[in-house]
Amino acid sequence: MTIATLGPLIRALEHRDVLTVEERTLIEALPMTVRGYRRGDVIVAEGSRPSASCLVLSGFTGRVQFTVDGKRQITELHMSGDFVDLHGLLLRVMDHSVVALSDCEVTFVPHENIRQMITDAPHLGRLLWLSTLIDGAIQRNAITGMGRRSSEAHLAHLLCELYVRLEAVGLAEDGRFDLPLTQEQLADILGLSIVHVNRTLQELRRTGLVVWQGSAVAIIDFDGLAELAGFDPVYLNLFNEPR
Amino acid sequence: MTIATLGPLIRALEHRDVLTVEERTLIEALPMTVRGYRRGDVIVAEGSRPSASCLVLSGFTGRVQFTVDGKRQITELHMSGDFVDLHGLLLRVMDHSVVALSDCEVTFVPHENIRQMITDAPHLGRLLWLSTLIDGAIQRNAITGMGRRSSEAHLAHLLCELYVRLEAVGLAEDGRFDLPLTQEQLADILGLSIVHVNRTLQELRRTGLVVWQGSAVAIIDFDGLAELAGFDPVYLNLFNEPR
DNA sequence: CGCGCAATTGATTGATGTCAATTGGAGTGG
DNA sequence: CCACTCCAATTGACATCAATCAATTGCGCG
Repeated sequence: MTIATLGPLIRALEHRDVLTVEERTLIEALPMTVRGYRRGDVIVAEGSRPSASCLVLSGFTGRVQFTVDGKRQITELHMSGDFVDLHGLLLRVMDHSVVALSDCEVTFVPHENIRQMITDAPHLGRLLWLSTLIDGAIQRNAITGMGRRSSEAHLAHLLCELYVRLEAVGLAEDGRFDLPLTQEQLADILGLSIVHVNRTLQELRRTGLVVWQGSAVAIIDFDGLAELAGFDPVYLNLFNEPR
Repeated sequence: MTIATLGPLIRALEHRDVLTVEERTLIEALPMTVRGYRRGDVIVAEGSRPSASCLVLSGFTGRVQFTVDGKRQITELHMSGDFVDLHGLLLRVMDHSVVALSDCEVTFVPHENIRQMITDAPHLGRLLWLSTLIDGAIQRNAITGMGRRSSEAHLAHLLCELYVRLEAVGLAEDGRFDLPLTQEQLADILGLSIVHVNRTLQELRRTGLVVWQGSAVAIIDFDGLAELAGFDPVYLNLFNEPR
């Protein structure tokens, strides 16, 4: 096993802005507690009051909400480098759970250290704020996908987004990436039934734009898929700019 | 016409935390440019790079996205006291438009002044960050509503949320408030067709939980409506706590 | 009075959910 | 190596929800 570091976070932030040496040092000095989770484990529970924020090192996590009648909705996916639970820092009471969608590694950073860091380096504070704003942008696109896109376009949009995000952190290349999600989890992401996800997946395969076997996804024609999805990556803010 | 002030913002922040006299003074010193809009006007355009953030003083605004085939989705509603477009401060390029859903008054605060203020008072910076996190929580609930709630429960949930938010800023009382939205706008919020919104509305009226004529909404039995909706107001963070 | 927009209605089509099997593959114990 | 089990993927039949199309009604306003 490799030694876990906050490298994924630094890399994620450097996609959006330039970090000074001092800023990188401050991040690297953050105390970490690394923990491994198995698919299905609850990492942060709805209703809890976390005193540390968690960041994904490997694998996939999801924000999960339940309705009173027990239906599950996954409102957002997170991957390596994503500071999933900055919310707890200010929101205090979790309005949703964070769950392991695959086996994954997560690291916790105490709130007090984050507070200290953003006091010492307000620019880093703005970048953390930015990352929660991007969460919001991702969620807006999910809303539009559920409300106004066909199930096929919605699924295609999700694939485009995941590819661009994974490529940015070095987990996708040449259209290929690993997506260890069951169709049940996809259904809870897209707001569809399992059966319908299965059929939508088959339709998408039939277009020839995507090859998907097991957890191995290969986007054959990204531009074609993006056109089908109406995907415009601007909202992911993957451009370097002073913030 | 009354003289516009940033009172609604101060009130909104004070629902979540205590402000010092100095902090209130800093807010009151912010330069404002007030503008009126008519229903349908675009306040901030998708793709633009705003140099000022806008805050709603009266009326309703919405975040709007369009799909490639011209369908419209409203991803979030805003009302008096909501700092709608803090996003532009860090996101730079707008990923959505902000539109007047009713006639409304909006004030603009230049980014440079906001930056200066949160440098002088980091606590205020955290509270603005908080307000964008609450936007995220609202959007998560919208996702769950679209994906996993019945159309009736989804509509009921929206009403509960609007009531609680409006009551917090003094625009609702005894279950009654003014909601000047057309059924077409409601459809674009809920991700449904106009016809289906109309029928869902009728069902909801038939339960007797709500009376709704024109823009006058009266919630007869809030608890009953909240139960139907599966509504839990925690996510709105309307509790005072050091942040 | 008549225009225009929003609300409402009815009929129909299409999309999606539900129910119930069946298939396929990976791991496990004999 | 062969059952056997478990879980995920897939399929078919059917029911239900929601969209679409096309009028019609109702209301505020010039």
